Amino acid sequence: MASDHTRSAILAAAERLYADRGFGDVTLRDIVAEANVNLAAVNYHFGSKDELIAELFVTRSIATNRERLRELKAAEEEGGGRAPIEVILRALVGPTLRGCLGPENQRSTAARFMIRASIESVPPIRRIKNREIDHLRKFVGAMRRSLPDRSDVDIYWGLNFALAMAHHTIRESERLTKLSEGKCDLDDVEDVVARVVSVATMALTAGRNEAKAPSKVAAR
Amino acid sequence: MASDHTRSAILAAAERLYADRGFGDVTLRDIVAEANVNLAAVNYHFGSKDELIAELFVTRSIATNRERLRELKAAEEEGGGRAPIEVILRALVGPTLRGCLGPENQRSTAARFMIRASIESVPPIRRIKNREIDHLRKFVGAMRRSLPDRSDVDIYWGLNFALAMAHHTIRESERLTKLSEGKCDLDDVEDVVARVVSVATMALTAGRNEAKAPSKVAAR
DNA sequence: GATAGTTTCATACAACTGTTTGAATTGCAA
DNA sequence: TTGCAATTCAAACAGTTGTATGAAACTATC
Repeated sequence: MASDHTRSAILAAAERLYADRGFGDVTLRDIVAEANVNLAAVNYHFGSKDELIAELFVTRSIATNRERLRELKAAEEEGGGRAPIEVILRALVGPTLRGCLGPENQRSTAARFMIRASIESVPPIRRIKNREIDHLRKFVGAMRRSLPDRSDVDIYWGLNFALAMAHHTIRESERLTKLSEGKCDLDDVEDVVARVVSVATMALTAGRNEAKAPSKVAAR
Repeated sequence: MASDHTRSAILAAAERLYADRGFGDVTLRDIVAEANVNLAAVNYHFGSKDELIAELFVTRSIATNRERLRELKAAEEEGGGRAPIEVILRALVGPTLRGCLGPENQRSTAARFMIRASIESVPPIRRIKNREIDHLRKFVGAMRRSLPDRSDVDIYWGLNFALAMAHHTIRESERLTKLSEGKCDLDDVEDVVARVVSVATMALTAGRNEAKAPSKVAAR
């Protein structure tokens, strides 16, 4: 393998720069300077700039997805094939939130990179996210088994809202801190996870009146 | 005023192109070609490309915010200074959802532009969004008056989750449609509004046990 | 120690970007 | 009409970008 020193130096430098300054204004020349390698090395090792970004993002999101599925599988095995909905939701949003939130000063490069990725959404990353549907279907299956009386539509909406709360909280964590003047503690990740799971659980288990015809409840 | 034909032609062309192809790959030359005006006209009338984008976004978001406040004010007046939380939330997320969702074939350029803006989040737009906090504070105030027993923290989280569900549903509407194989009808905007409002209301009114220490409920 | 394959390097390329310039044109007021 | 300001225009500018090239340096195998 001839020591992939150059390759991994590029990956590390790129992740660091993207995490710090976003995808918008980091050029290949910035990356190779940070990594102390030659400009042509990026195209030699990765083919193109987009493929470098894709590799960075794939690596991180595979790790998150693996953790998600590990938690999901453990929960379903413990429940004999049927896990409580709270635990399923926790497996869905927990790894993502834990990977991105937490005390800022001790936030890893990977975490800050993933926050950027969720904010800026550059083409190569969007392409990868679009392939994530099969992964989500596994959670749909588990949710169906957990709530056999719920309609598919309600399941999908519940999943959508759970992801919404998790991702939006990550994306807009700064704004929430500012709006709440620090009263919302985003460093207490487990509290954030609990809040998201709690609300998503309510969304999925509330009386069928509200869920099937919510306009009855929420309309003026 | 010397007929601002050129100015508005640029605005219209830019909004159309951004709506169709995103901010990433639309150049000033694309815009002036579409508008049939000279390249220098953009800088003459707007100062810079970023200021053009900012003007487009400001125009649209002022319209949304005005509608939001109109609904909020009407609700509070009808309730003698205290509006039901469902109605406040409806005023918060309704205009945004109505402005972006709905049958695709009859979706306005403005709607598609705002979807792009919520997906790509380019610097000039992000700068404007950051000034939106004062606007949100008005909703925080109304929510406090509506739920005087709720802690500020719970109010902020409720607001955050309501916006999360609305914006994420807009951003990822395509993915939700694909995941649910069309079972989630995103063209039925009022149903989407009702669902978001319903869940956000639950988040804000659920027993204080769950809200203040949700881990009691959602933890394993 | 010659050879073949891999990796590094300096450099050039080609294209595109937003912006500026200064002259030409237009529209309006005196 | 004349004069003046606002607007339009073609052209160039200055800089940056990702990528390609072909020679040099290195590494491991025989």
